[in-house]
Amino acid sequence: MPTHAVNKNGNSKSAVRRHNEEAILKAAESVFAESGFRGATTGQIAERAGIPKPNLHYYYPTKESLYRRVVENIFNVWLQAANSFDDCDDPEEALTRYISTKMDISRSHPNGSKVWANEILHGAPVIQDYLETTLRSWTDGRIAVIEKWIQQGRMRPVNPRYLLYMIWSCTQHYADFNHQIDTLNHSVPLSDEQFAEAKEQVVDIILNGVGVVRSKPAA
Amino acid sequence: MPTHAVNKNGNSKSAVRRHNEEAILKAAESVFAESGFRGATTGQIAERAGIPKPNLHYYYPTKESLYRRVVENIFNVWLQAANSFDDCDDPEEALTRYISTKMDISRSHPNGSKVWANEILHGAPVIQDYLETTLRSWTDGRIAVIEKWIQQGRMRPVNPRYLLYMIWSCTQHYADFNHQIDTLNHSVPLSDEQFAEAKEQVVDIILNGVGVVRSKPAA
DNA sequence: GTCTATATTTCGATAGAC
DNA sequence: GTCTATCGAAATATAGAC
Repeated sequence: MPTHAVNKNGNSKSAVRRHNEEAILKAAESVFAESGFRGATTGQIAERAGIPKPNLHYYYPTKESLYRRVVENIFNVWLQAANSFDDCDDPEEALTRYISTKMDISRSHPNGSKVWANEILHGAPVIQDYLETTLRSWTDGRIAVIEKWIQQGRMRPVNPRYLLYMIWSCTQHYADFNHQIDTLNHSVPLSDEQFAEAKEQVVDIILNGVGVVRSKPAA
Repeated sequence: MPTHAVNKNGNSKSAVRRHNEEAILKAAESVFAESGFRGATTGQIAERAGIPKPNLHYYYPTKESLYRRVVENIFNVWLQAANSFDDCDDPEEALTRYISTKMDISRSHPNGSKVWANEILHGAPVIQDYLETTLRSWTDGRIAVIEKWIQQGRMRPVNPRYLLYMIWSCTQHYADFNHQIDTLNHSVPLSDEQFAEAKEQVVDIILNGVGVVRSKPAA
């Protein structure tokens, strides 16, 4: 009788395996964020995960398979944030929640965002298929929602596609460029209060910019 | 009598040297943008520049010295764009010109912008000193200008620092993430017309967002 | 100034004992 | 499942002839 759990596929996954895989993923995310795919070494990742290097190759056969898992993780976090977009039909609430959630993710998952940025920067050699399938269809769906709001006269006529790019760039900037932001903040990370102000202002400028009147304007 | 020019430092710089240095810099910018610092190989750069690998080391002793030159180049391009900010005292014109110029640079120098993004993403290991000196003092100066406009009641009260971050992120996104943008555009680069529309919209949303009335609103 | 050949280092991946 | 020892590939940098 095995002491480990058996998953739905009939494969076994011991607690040790789960723990190690998790530690490796977390270490990989931070090392890939710091050094990029090629700059990261499996030795560094193993060291940060607290295991010998060969064990890393035991759990993830190649460096690329590990990298791909890290990229998929942040992408799925963002996809869930997109629910803010569908859960309600009011542009003010939907946009406010979506932008706020994306800012929160930049605060809580800066490393994942950096790995994604790095991947796109270099032409998406590993996750190009995601861009062409999942991201493309998600984007088209959200564009349709925004176009409906515009037709209803609930916001100014803007190109929804470029509005989405604006939201993505403004929010992810606080993760991807946080080193520059910290340096310009006397080399100290933004406090919770500063970050809250930045978040409020991003929401405020974009909503005002697209002509959505806010019921709870900035103080 | 030498056939080459003599520069102000008394050092000589032949036309051959100038030509090779220029070709290496351009090749390096594109290779570093594609692959990052560590991912780029001096062999690739030399090949793209059309010279043998050892010659590259003759002109630039180390890979890092070459990289630093590339990063300094894009930074100086952006600094010149900042003149748009000082040449006039009207917030509408100054912001419009600054944002437009930054968008144009994203269109004309996507590789330089990517190399910069990559450098910041990884914690600015090479140009940290630039962040702490030139960028910090430039930012403080521009913040003072924006604060003056706010005090004069010519725009809504926003935190100038986070407004600058917004402008930087929205504009540089069209360079750094152009692969993602192209993929979402049916895997075709934005046409001049599409890019012009994106540029107009970035200007429009930000100016409306900060309460600057535009004398030439979008069509 | 140029370029062939090579020294040196580093890292991804694996063999094989436990 | 774990880990020591090591192989083999690749890339930076240089030596030295021209």
